[in-house]
Amino acid sequence: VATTALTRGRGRGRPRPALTRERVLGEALRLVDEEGLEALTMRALGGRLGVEAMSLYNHVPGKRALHEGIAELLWTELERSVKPVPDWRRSVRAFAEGLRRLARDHPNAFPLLFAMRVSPAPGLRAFRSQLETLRAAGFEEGRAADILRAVCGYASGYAMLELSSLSVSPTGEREGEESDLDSLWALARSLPPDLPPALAEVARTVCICDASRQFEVGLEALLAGLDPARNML
Amino acid sequence: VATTALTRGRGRGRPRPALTRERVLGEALRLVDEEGLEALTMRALGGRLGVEAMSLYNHVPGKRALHEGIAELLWTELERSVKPVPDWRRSVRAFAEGLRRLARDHPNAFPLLFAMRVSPAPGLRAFRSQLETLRAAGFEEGRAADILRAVCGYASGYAMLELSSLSVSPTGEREGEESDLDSLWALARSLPPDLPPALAEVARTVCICDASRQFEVGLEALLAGLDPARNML
DNA sequence: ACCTGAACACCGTTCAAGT
DNA sequence: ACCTGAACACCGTTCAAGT
Repeated sequence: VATTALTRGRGRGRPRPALTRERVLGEALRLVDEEGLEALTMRALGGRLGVEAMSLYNHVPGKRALHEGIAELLWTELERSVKPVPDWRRSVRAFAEGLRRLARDHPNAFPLLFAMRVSPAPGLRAFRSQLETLRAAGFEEGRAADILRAVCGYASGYAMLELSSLSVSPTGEREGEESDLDSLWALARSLPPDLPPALAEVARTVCICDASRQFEVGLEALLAGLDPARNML
Repeated sequence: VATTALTRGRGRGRPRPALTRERVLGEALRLVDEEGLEALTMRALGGRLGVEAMSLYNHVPGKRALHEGIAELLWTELERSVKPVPDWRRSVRAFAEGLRRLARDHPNAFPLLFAMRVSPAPGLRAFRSQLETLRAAGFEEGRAADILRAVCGYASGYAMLELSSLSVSPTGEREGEESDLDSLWALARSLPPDLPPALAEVARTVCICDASRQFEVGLEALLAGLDPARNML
């Protein structure tokens, strides 16, 4: 099953792109996206790369480093996806929406963002860009950090909540009613059969919602509450 | 190493309390609290209960059920710890603070709350109590759910952020300055050595804060933004 | 320098066997 | 009914060996 021709010296038939840290981490993220976090196994990852599990240790010091590397890829994606704008409200909102988009694009990998004790460089750069916008808007440093932390907490928390328990009825899709029925059905099926009807009703009220609209509702409220222009009464 | 006398028929010298689902789950939570989530192993848990790993399957269908059972214990603790009060602002704030307290009391187990697709009965009861308070305060059902979801997202997200990356300088403790220096030191030591100084500075700005004060800042802003009494301008 | 095979200690889970 | 011992398939990781 092993192919011996790794990097053909010949005419660049490109038999395989040669193993690198980047390729290992990229494939790891893809594996997690497709099969879940617990499917990420040194042996499985090696298999996808056409290599034995032990070869990975030449490019990555261990499984923990694999997790950290994936988190770094996510931060990089966030940094790339949220462009700086001068208006602080729009900037911070874009940051929050970027975090949520990250959670939707990589639901299986998203929890890894919180597994690291401190964010890697791309994450810190994204933070810095927000802090600069806030300072330029006139906030002092401490207040700018307050705002950033609050928004970051709300966005990532809501994203995790959405991944775990909120049934999604997508806004932009056509035939919203159908998918409403679908999520209602899915929720009913996922509840324990012996749950008292009153509690099942609570689950329906809490879980069935337009997740995008709800995200905006909370974010809008948070920003309004943080806005100094609103706080003089 | 095995003791054969499990439940002595004799004079109730109480040789061991007999294995039950409750005892298994309680010990599982204690194990996670003390040694971390990845230390939770059927064999290790059995060892703590003076039993072989396979005996656990008589009371719990598998490891996944162990995780779900722990999450249920946490929801139960939350439900017990937050008492209903008529004022909806105080009620919702108590709920948020209960969530954060849960994260601080069980940092290793807290992420399990999000591992379940839908909350178990004690969680739904806690939700119901909040919804009732909000409805009694005059909010219609959809709006009540909006508020609850927003607060729940903020509180749990901030709690996870706090666990993962915010250095804590506890408010209530005496000698706050000392622990400030400690967390500064710990942060500096945990950053990668080759991190550009400008980014290390960003990390300091973002990570070093009074976590309790910050939690209140964001929560206050969110509640102010959600408050209909504030939104007429 | 990079990849491999074999090995080690450990995991969740099954099952026949004990009492 | 509940607990056990042995077994199975599978982990992460080490290390000597190959090229």
